[in-house]
Amino acid sequence: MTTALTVETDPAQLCCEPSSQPVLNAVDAQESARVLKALSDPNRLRLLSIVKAGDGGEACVCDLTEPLDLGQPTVSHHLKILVDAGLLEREKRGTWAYYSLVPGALEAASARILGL
Amino acid sequence: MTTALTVETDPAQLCCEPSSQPVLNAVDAQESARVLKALSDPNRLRLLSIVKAGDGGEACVCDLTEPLDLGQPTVSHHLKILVDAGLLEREKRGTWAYYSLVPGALEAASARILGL
DNA sequence: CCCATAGATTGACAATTATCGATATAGCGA
DNA sequence: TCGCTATATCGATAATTGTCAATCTATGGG
Repeated sequence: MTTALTVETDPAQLCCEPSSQPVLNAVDAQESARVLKALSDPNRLRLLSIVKAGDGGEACVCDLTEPLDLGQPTVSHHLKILVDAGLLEREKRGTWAYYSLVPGALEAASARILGL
Repeated sequence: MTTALTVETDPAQLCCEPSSQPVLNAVDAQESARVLKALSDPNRLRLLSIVKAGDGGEACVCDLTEPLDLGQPTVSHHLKILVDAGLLEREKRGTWAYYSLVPGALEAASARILGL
């Protein structure tokens, strides 16, 4: 939630310019890499996909363990990484933990690539 | 150049649907992760940024070593990873090697995120 | 030819990461 | 209160990765 990464808040956005940050500085690069690293694992990509496709846009851990063919602790670990990266949010209801996409997070991540 | 990753070749694209691949399969996940992993390092992000901002959209290794404060072998290593991921292309002219963005590659990478 | 320079490759090493088994925590039902 | 179930955390381990120093390759100039 830090680092706003000026996108589409541009004043005077004329039209179709390449936008061109002059060059990505080390701090922004670090922050973008942190998010993209969370997206750089095939199992985590599938987790996001399953959550997104899930009923109500959410899924609980029990629904995620089987299709990935991974142990439950490993799935929990990946989910934590996705939450820490700001891509998923967790809501506990009773015994279950439901994960859902943070609105706009995937768009923001993709903007980090397009804005290079 | 394999794995077309059906995007914008959709027949009957009505309007603003969530598009919804049902769920990302393991093979596509692997391929997307390969590309996104190349983008998950801060120094590589800065390399792409510098190349993109470079004169003519290209830069040679000697222009890349200094601003990153990395050794020349390390820069060459990162460049190889970006080339292997299909993000950069290399053209040798005389003694120098010039790197430039593969057209559409960043857009394709970002589509892998949006299309989850 | 020989040397200087640009860049790639190799080998090593430290740091990070993905995974698992074991254990801990927390909520629910009897 | 006592388990039972869902999930998180811990500790260990194997694999991967980022980095560097040293070396190799190729190109151009004298």
